[in-house]
Amino acid sequence: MSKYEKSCLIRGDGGRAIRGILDRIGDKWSLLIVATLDDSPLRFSQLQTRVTGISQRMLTRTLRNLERDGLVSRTAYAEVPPRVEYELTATGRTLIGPAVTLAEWAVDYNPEIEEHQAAYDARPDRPGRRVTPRDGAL
Amino acid sequence: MSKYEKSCLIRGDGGRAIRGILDRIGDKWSLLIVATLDDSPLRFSQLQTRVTGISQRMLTRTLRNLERDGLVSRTAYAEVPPRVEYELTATGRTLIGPAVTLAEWAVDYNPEIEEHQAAYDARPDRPGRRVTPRDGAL
DNA sequence: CGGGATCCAATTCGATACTG
DNA sequence: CAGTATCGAATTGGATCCCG
Repeated sequence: MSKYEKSCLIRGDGGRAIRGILDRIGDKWSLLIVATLDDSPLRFSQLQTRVTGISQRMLTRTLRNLERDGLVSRTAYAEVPPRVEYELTATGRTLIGPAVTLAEWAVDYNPEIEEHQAAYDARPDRPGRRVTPRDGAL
Repeated sequence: MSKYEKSCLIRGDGGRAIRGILDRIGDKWSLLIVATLDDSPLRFSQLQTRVTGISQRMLTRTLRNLERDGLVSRTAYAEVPPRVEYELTATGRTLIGPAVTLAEWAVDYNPEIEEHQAAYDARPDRPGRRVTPRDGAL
């Protein structure tokens, strides 16, 4: 694949492809949930235990979105107490590959990037520097 | 790589790796800019032309973040009128691979996912359905 | 030309309380 | 147990004006 072809693939129709996937899994929890479900199907409460720090509301909302996308299936058993199991669909499992690629990149380059950030923040002449902190500068 | 190893890679230290990269490039414009710069170095105004729909402010902000991360380099030439060129760094170029993988997945599965969304939205018994629209349901 | 400053709208997320 | 309802805080993105 040529460099130009790559760029076109990513930028696609005004970036629709990438935009779509990021709208889908670019949020705080989706990818984490997908990765967690890759081990095995889990119940709601098990998910909440394993995905550290997620609130009940965000777990529900994120699962709904993933279900709507067809990446996760939801099975409710008519029992008392109620039991609901979440599982990756076939499509959902195809996402693991790209996610792993991304995670490997993150693991490989995060140290370097964090160093660069620290160096950048220490520059006294960096653009937009001011006395009072702003937006996401610090 | 085993399924468990993959999951651990993604979920890492409570998902720090994935969280980090998504904080970095999970926003609306970063990946688009990186892909655009993969073709060739570009000036600010050229970028704004090529990255459809981006505002001046967001282009500036996103470029600053990418620069801070060490993914993009900024070179200002002391000319009149001023000229500033942005270019992918070596580290920035390493991001193209994972980004392409993700974009390929998006291209492959977006149709299927959009179909599933439509079917899900048409279900009269979908969870959380109500008379008045809410949050991001529609 | 390449931004910075400011203001505003929309969205995201979390905490809390309540329910079948 | 597995959610839903509601609120408010924080973040994100866009429009506009201004400046060297």
